[in-house]
Amino acid sequence: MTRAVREERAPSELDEQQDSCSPAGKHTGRGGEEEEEEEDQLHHLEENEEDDDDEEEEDIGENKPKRRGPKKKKMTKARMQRFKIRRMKANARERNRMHGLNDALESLRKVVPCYSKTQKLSKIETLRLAKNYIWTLSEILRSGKAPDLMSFIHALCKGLSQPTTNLVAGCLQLNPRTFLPEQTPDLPAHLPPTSVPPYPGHFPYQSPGLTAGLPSPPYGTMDPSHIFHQVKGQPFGPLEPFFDGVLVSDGSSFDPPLSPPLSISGNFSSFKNEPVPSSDYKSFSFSVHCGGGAAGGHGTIYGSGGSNLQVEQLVGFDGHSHQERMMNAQLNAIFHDSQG
DNA sequence: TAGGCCATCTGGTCCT
DNA sequence: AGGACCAGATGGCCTA
Repeated sequence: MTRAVREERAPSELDEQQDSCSPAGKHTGRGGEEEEEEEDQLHHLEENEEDDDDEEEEDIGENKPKRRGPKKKKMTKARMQRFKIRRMKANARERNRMHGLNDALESLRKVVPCYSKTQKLSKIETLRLAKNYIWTLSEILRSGKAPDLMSFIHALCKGLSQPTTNLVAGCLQLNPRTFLPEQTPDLPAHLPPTSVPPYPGHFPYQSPGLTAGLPSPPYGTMDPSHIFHQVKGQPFGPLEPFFDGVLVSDGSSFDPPLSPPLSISGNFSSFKNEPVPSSDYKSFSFSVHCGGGAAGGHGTIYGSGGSNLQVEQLVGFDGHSHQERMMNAQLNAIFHDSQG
C-alpha cells in the first residue's frame, strides 16, 4: 500500500526518543535538552559502574520453591545501573542497525520503478516490486525479447497491492521507455535487448507537471479506483502477455517467483509450481476514458489492445535515467559474464 | 474508528 | 562479555 510520505523526522529527533528501561518510557517525545540529560545520565552511570560489588542472591524467599539453574544475581543498585547502561547501548545499536536497514531499503526504492520522494512505497511493497523487477529483467536478458508494456507492467505488479499496482502501472504508462527497451525483434537471442549507455529511445523522464512548470502533485491525490478497473478472474484479454510462452509452456500465465532466481540463466520453470495466494492474482482490464487534459498531469493513457487508461493527477517516474543506465550496465556485465 | 505501516524497546539466541 | 540479529510487543501517525 502506498501512502503519502510522513513528516520525516531528523535522525537527531529520532535519537531523542531515548531509551528507557520501563515500557512507560517509550515514545515519549523529548527535547534536545533531555537528550543531553540522557547522555549525562549515561556518563554518570558509567562512572559509578565499578563502585559496587557483585553480590550473589542468597535469599530466595522461604515460601518460594527452589529454582533450578544458575543462581540469579541480586539486583543491586550497581547491577541495575549496569543493566540500564547495557540496555541503552543495545537500544542505540539497534536503532542504528534499523536505520542502516532503512537506508538500504531507501536505496532499493530508488532503483526500482516508480521512485518518488513524495510517495514512498512501503517496505514490503518495495521488496515485492524489487523482486518482480529483478525477475523481469532477468527474464528479458534470458529471452532476449523485449516485453510489451502491458506484460511488463503485469509482471512487475504481481503480488503487489492494488494502490501500488496502480502507481507502478501509472508510472510505466506515462513513460514506458524509461523502463522498457525498444522492441527489437531482430535482436540476436544471445544479446540483451538494451545497449548501454545510452540506447536509442532512452530518455530521462520528466513528469507532465514539471514539464508544464508546475509542481508535481503528490501521489496521494490519486484515486486508484478510477485509474484501473480491475476485473477479478479476467485474464489479459486482448493483451498478449510477453511472458506467456516464454516461461510457461502449458499456456498458463506466468507467476513470478516467490523468491528471486538464483542466476539470470537459472531455471525458471519451477516458479510456476510455487504457490501464490489467490489474493495475489491480479488481472486487469482498462476502461476507456477521455481525460480533460488539464495542466498538471491530467490526461489519457492509451493502452495496447484498444483499451485506454485514464490518469488524473498522475505523477510519473522521476530521475531514473542515470540509475537505470547503471543498472543496465551492470546487467550487461552480468550477462556477458554468464556467457563467458 | 479500524487497519496499515512504522519506529522503538526489549529479551532471547548465537557468535566472536 | 559484548555485539549482531531476530521477533514480539507497544504505541504513534495516517488514511479510508
